Amino acid sequence: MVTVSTSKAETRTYHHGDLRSALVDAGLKALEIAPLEELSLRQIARDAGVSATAVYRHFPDKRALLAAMAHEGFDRLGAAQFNAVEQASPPLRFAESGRAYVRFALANPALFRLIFTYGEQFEGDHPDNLAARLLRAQTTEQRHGNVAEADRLSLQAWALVHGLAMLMLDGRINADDALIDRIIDPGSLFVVPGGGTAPAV
Amino acid sequence: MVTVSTSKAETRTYHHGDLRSALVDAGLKALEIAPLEELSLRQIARDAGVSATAVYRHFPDKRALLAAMAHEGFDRLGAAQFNAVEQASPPLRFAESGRAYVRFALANPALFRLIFTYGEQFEGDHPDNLAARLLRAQTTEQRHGNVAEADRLSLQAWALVHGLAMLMLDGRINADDALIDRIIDPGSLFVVPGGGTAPAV
DNA sequence: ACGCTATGTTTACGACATAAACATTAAACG
DNA sequence: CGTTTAATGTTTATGTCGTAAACATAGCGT
Repeated sequence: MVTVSTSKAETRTYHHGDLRSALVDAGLKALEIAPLEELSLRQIARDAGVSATAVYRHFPDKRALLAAMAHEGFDRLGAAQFNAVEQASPPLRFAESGRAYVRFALANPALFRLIFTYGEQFEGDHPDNLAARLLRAQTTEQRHGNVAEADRLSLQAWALVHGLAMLMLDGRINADDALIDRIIDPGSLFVVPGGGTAPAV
Repeated sequence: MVTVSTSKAETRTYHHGDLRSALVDAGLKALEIAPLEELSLRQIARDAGVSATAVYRHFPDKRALLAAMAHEGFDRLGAAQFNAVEQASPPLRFAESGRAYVRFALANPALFRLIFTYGEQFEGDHPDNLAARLLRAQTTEQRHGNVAEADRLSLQAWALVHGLAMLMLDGRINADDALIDRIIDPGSLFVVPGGGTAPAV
């Protein structure tokens, strides 16, 4: 039987070239339209045009593939936050970073869940992306070097936006843009007793 | 063949009596030692001493069984919060309710996740348990009837504790009791610009 | 007493994750 | 260059899963 190769110059090699990233890409693409629990290793392999067991040449099991996808997702989330921080002027950076966080979650629900379900655990110290590190540094400075307080503020802010994102994803509160703004309100949150909003970095 | 019944008076009837709650109970018990994704309908049925397909006489599918379990879990969470609110004196009720929320999540990780993954969606209005309603009413009063502001405070508080619980469950921040207290700190959160902590209900 | 309907069981099917054995090809080494 | 070898694919097989369909039993209203 004559193998009719595709007309394109892309020589259909037995070996794939970079199956590992192809699988991660296929998985991330699938996550855009399907929830996490509907992702099957077999489907991802099919999408990548490869047999199911080929996956095991690159990942010890399904979990590891999901972890690789989560890693990539974490990077994308970090990039979204960094962009938001970069584009905002100092007094609004904290709030903008939070808004970017929640918006990313709403735009990529399944991926956002995956990041926190299968992402690497960062025990001990909390994990950071660039934006978070930047914000904490600026907050520390604004708090006259009170690191403990800046740390607390960072965690409180993280918990707030993470909870907001999760509750919206789970349909507990309306995924409404105006509501996001009302919850992440620099004027109402973290106000120092002396007057003036706190993390005005 | 002679059916050797168990010596106990519990006559092994063909019909179960209350299989529905037995299944929910078995599922909840299983969730105490295994994560959600390891829960199989077949295992739950086995634990209840019944064939797998018997489940379908009481639930249309696995999802519905999980939803019933989530409902029961939601009630337990609400009860835990209510107890905390009841036992705390007014100025600390808000914070104690939050602490109870996070403690419940840490004590029942799989159940807590289930509640928010498979629980009923409450679109439009946010869902409440008794404790939340009570707190919001008191906050409204303390804010001289400013309902919008009380609502915002309630949502902010919910997002904060929910995010804290989730991040701890996912191993992003240490599930440490002292840390919970530091994050849920009435003295640092929601402070009104005029002075004095805000939701001091 | 009898039959209807509740609620169970057995059997069957296709999808899944993964293990084991086998096939192909790219790269290392002569 | 040609040969060996390790990397990277495929095929086949196993046991578990959710669920549909057909069948069995028993409790209840008449």
